This record gives sequence, structure tokens and C-alpha cells, in this order.
Amino acid sequence: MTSRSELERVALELFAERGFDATTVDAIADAAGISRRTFFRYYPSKNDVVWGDFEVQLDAMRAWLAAADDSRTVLAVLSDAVVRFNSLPPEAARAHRQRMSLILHVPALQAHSNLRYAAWRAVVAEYVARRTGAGPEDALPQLVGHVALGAAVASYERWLADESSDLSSLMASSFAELSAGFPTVNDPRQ
Amino acid sequence: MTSRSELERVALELFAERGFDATTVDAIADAAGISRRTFFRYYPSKNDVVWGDFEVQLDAMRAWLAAADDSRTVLAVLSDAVVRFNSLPPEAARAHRQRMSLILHVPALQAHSNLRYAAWRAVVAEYVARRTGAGPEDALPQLVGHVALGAAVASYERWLADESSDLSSLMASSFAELSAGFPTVNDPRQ
DNA sequence: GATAATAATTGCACCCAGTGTCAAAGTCGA
DNA sequence: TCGACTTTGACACTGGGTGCAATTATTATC
Repeated sequence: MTSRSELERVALELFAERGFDATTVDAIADAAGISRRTFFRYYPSKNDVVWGDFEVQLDAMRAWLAAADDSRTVLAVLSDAVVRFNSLPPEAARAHRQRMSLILHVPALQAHSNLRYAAWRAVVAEYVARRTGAGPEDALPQLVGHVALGAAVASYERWLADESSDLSSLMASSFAELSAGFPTVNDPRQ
Repeated sequence: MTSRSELERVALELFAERGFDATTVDAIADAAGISRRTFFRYYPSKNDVVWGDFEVQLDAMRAWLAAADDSRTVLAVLSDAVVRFNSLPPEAARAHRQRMSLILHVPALQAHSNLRYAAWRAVVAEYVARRTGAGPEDALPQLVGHVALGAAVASYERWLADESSDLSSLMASSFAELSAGFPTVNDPRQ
């Protein structure tokens, strides 16, 4: 009985072994012992395999934000949320590095990621909307969504570039820079 | 004699008429009176047609930033650059709206845009690196690149949502929000 | 346990984007 | 006019993704 997560495991193994582009859907299906057509019932595209249970994570973050302490700054809460939903047990770090390295470095996945990012931004925008009384499509929530995503992705790239770095710290410092208006680069006396 | 820009004109017309996905490369080639294979000599992909001379614009922005007045704040200069390279004569607005609407709303192009955005971010990062003495791949320049892109894209989305809005003003106010650390949403007393 | 309804799986025939190859036209300088 | 060089085009092929209909489990019901 092939499960969705089993299929993911097999696929990621092949990607690591011979690269994403060089791994055909046929090869994945073969390795998993299912037909090509069935593969596409589990995942709508080859790209989507890499994202695993992203939607579930996102739902969790949405719920966490909905119940977050309103006495703190919007950006502080967002920073915590991003840190929390990107902290992994040390033993999961290697796998997550591999996954994110694909997403951020393989052109086909870099492109596809934008579609997923939209859902992430929507969660942030929804929270900012709740806090400010605006609609989720209004200017400020959307702006914060885009900018927060930028900070998060930049942090991921730093993390991938340095084996010894800690993702949570990088996220936190990116958001700190953000809420302070980029003091190191925005000083009028400079 | 079919030129690159003539091909672009024909393609955008078809996209507007019957939609991006429903327009095959064969149809574009037919309409332009060239062969399918020749289309791919002018543009590496169907997606790329929509971006027109983006690289040229980007080169211009790079040059402008390289020669910018260093006595002003990094974010102020970036804001000006973004405003300047996104202000169009009123008669070009309709076409640009159409083009950007495709890029921001058609899934295939939303995805592809991420690849183009990388080049845009690199230009910003390069400038921040020059101003701060850091390398273009260092944390701060990269972070500012990502965040500035977020602000720019958010502004574009606002602009597309409102026929009567002015792109330059939207860009400027997004960057103002950014350099002030999002005062309307980042107030500890709120 | 046999059977009927339901769901999962698969094979097959497509469509379309993108690429490699090689031959045919066209261009241009000498 | 000849030959070198570039542009174009025809053709075949790869690979992702989809619609459809048949086939094979599953599961519920009697």
C-alpha cells in the first residue's frame, strides 16, 4: 500500500541521487511501484512532491496566529510565528536543508515556489488584517505579507549558505532589522 | 522581416484575446508568419515573451544606482530608483497594466516571474553592498533585496486592483512604510 | 460468504512546451 | 559569381500533465 508520504520519501531520494530535472515522473512511479498515472493522483505535479505537507504547516500557523497574544506588536508576533514554524528538531535539519535547497536552487522549483508563497502571504495578511481592522486584501496587510515573506526567504538562503547557522536566529534577526526600519542601512547620517 | 518586438506585439495581442494558456506557441508562430522553431530562437520560452525588454530596463536601473547620490539614505535612493523605473508615460499605462496583469495573475507566469525577480534583487543587493561595504551575497544586501522586491510587487498589485491609482505614489508609500519600520502596525502601544 | 456498490488504480491516447539536428535559404564580402 | 556565414525551417524526440474508460481492489449489505 503506497501512501502519499511514502511516495514523497522515494521521490526525494531519487532527487538527491540524480537531481530533480534528471528524475522523470516515470522513474519515481517505477521506484514506488505505482503507475505514472497514479503518481499524478497523489501529487498534481512533480514540483509539488517537494513541498510535502506545506498546507498542513500553513494551517497550523494560521491557527496559531489567530490565537496569538494581541498585546504584543504585530511584527513581534509575526516574527515569533515565523521562528516557531521554522524550528525543527536537530535530527530533521539535514532532510529539511535538502528539501529547501531544492526549492531555492532548482529553477523549476524556484519558479513553482512563488505559487506556494502566495498562500503563505495570505496567512500573514489575514493576521495583519485582523490586528488592524483592515481587509486581508487591503494595502497594509498585503504589503506586510510580501515584506515578511522576503525576510523569511532571505533568512532561508542565509541558512542554506552556512552549514553551522541556526535558522531561528537568522529569522529573528531579519525580522528585527525589519521592525527597526533597517537601522544599519537607513541612517541619514551615513 | 519579423523582429523580436513585432513578435511580442503579436503574442500579447493573442494573449489578450484568448488568454495566455489557451494560446499555443504554434498559434503565435502562425500569427507572426514564422515557424514554431524560429519562435524559440527569438524567445527561450513562451513565458519570456511577456517580459519584453526587462533585462534592458534592469541594466538601466543598475547603472542609475551605480551613479546615485551617496549622500542620501540607502532606502531613499532605492525608493527613487524603483519609482523612476516604474513610471511610464500615461499612454503606455494601458499596455503595461495588461502585461503586469498577466505576470501577476496567470499561474504559469507568476511562477516564472520568480526567476526574473532574482535578477532584480541582485541589482538591489549590489547597490546595498556598494553602500555598506559588504559583499553582494552578504546578509544585509540580500535581505534588503528581498524586502524591497516585496514592497515593489505589493505596490504593483495595489496598482492593478485600482484603475485610478498611480503606480509611483504606491511605490513611494510602500517604501516609506518600510523605512519607517511599519509605524502603523509596529506601534508597541497598539 | 456471495454480491452489489464504491473507490482506487491503471493503460492509453492525447496536448503542448521545449530541444537537438541537419538541411535549405538567404545574406554579404571579395 | 563564388564561397563563408547566418537565419530559418522541418522533423523527430523527450517529458510533464490531462481526459477517459476499463479494470481491479475495498467495503458494505444481505
